[in-house]
Amino acid sequence: MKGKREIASSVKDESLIEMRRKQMIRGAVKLFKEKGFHRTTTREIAKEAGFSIGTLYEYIRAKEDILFLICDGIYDEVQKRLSTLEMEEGSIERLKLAISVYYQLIDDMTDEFVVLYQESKSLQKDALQYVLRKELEMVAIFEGILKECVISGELRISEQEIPIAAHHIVVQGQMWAFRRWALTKEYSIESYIKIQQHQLLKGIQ
Amino acid sequence: MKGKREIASSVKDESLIEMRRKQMIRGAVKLFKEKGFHRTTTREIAKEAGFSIGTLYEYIRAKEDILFLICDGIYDEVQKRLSTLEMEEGSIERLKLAISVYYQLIDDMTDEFVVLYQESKSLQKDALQYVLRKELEMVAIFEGILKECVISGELRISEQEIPIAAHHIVVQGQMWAFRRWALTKEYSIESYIKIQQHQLLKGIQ
Amino acid sequence: MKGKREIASSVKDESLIEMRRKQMIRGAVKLFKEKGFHRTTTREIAKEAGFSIGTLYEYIRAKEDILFLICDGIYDEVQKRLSTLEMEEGSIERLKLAISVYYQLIDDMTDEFVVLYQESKSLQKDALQYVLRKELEMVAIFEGILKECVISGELRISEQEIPIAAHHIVVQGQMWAFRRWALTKEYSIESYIKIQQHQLLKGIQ
Amino acid sequence: MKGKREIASSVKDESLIEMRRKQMIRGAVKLFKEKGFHRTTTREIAKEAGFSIGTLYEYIRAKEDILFLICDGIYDEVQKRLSTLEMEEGSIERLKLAISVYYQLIDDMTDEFVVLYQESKSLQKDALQYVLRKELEMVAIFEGILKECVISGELRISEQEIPIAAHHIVVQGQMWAFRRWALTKEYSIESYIKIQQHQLLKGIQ
DNA sequence: AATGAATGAGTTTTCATTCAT
DNA sequence: GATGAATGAAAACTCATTCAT
Repeated sequence: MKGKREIASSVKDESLIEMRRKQMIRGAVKLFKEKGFHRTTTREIAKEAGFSIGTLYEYIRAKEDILFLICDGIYDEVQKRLSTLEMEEGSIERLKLAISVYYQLIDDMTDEFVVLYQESKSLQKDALQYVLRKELEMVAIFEGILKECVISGELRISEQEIPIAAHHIVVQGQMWAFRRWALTKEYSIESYIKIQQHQLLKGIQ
Repeated sequence: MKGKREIASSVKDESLIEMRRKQMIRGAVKLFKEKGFHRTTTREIAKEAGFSIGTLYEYIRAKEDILFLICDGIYDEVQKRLSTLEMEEGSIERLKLAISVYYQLIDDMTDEFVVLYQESKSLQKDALQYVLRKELEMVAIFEGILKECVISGELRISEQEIPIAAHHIVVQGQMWAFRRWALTKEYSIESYIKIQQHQLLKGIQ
Repeated sequence: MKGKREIASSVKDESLIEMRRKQMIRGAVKLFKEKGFHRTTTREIAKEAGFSIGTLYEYIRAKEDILFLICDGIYDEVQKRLSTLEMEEGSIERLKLAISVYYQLIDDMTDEFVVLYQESKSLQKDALQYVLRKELEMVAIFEGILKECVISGELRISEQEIPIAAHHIVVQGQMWAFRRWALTKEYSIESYIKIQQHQLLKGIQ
Repeated sequence: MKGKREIASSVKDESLIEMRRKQMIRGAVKLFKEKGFHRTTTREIAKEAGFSIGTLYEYIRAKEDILFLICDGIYDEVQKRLSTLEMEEGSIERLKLAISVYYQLIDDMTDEFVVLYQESKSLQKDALQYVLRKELEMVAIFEGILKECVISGELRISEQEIPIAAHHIVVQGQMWAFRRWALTKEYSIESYIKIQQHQLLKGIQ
């Protein structure tokens, strides 16, 4: 909604920028997941991305920019997938679909989400605020869907309970990303989605 | 339950060790919360704790040890508070009390918990495994309480659902620690406990 | 003879590596001679070599590597100079030439030899073993030359005396390096070589 | 001959000083031999000697003093053993006895001698000069014995060759200390003394 | 005399970033 | 646009020495 926070590059060719940044994001996510932001060196990222350290710095200004690009990329994808829910507004089914789509996305981009939640605190103030704002926008999407359900009468919870319920949905998604190692012993992403839809609705219906 | 993992000190006086370590933990938690483990220097920790860098290293061997001491201290406190629930085994009231005690502890030690969940991945292999084991022991406490309720008949969920329910309780606690900045606008810890007790029980009763 | 023990460098250009390492060896030998390995800092070596501390560490991984490079360089030179003795095998003249070449080399590289014998014990296990092996190879060269003389009949000493005689030659070389300060008052390298050739041969002929 | 270089102690009781210093020398020699002067900490020396770091510093002023005490102790012993040679002055037998006594001493105090020759360069200027002077005094003892033999006519070498011959004797002693690991495979100290007496005399007779 | 906790200057090493080629 | 050698600030950690008890 708000204007994007752009990262300057000394390269002009936009499509080249996009390609190089994708390469570096892929490499960086892998490395950040394994070793964390601080233990990963820019040299390693460049190598993993397939180009030189000099080239890396043609497309970003600082190491932190890579972390920001990762976080920003996630919200782009969330926005994209949640903005096209083909289901009647105000219906419980729409809520369930949103949960399913969101959790499925987390499953597809587990590493990215883990990096987002583990490392984003390493961002400088302004980038961090941008990311927090995006996070709240994401929670707000679920608040919106919940509100519609309350208005339509399909959900009977108080106004006050909506934010916590939205946070709840988001946090249970995080849980899948973070506790996968423990949870995959018992559940697949499909069964996890089923159970969470069930329990979350029991909690608020 | 298992033997503690001890951190060597070159100082002999045990009570002095305890005191100095408490000082450094207090300072380190504050700094780690603000700037993260990697952005905090050992000199800053020493200064915050009120002694010199040399003295700091008389009580630990490596920076990582401080992080470990923080994590270990949390589990000590969890163990202590959850091991003395004066309530009939197998009762729903006991479960609610446990949740209340646990969430209250998280509220008392929010910074410590945030550091635990944000930074513990920076621990070396053996320390990390120790911390993960402790984390699982903590989840196991809630599994035990839930199981008692199932046995007594006060709770009617399947065996399979117990682990996820226990994780759920723990994760909702984490949520308070991590999302406090968003949640305190709407809830106090008391109201949060009430709502969570209610919703968690709706989910499993 | 055996494969060389390589020191990793993060610089790719081989000729640059060779040049920079030569620079740092020259500086380090001077400093190690003056103050010893431990009293010399890596910063001082970098400064003496004419580049920054960061650059130094682009060409080695640890301070110890510099010491190793010095030691290894000596054996390269020994090998080089002793492998091309143009003199009939088994002749006393060949033995005298070898002694002369070796002592002349020690005179040319006195500082390096002193560092080798004074500081090599500071090497880690594997580097130390490599250096000891090289040292023994060097003694073995003289044993070989002596053996030829015994076979040809120009030398009449027992098999058992060969190792001690070879050590003897090497040690008298060390003596020139270590006791130069006392010996140069009385002898030049040329007169030292003459006297030693004479005495060593008297001892074994 | 010259006045001793005294090391100040804040303790008054002379016999206590002597005892404590013996303890610390014994411990330090062991540690210096194993790890070198710089890699050995004063704490380790104190521990090995059986008292605290505080006590250590009651008997010396600086770490270096311990090294000096070791070196000085060796020369005391050399002086003691070589000043009472009961043999006719000017006889070859006296020279052989001196060599035997000296090499036997090196065998008795191998570790001390190795430390002397390996580490004495770590002494500060004035202590180093004192040690070098003592070393020359020791060489001078052999020069004296050689000179007597020349005067008595039992040895027929030029005046000029005397210093090198004396150095030679000393250096062959060092060789036993340093190359023991290689030499003990072939020789005992007794056979080494025999062979050296023989070869050294062949060299100068 | 003995102890050992406290100190902080000094050391090695790393790594983000720059810039000449 | 791409490269990679050069840089130096900054960080963790050590250890000789002191001094209050």
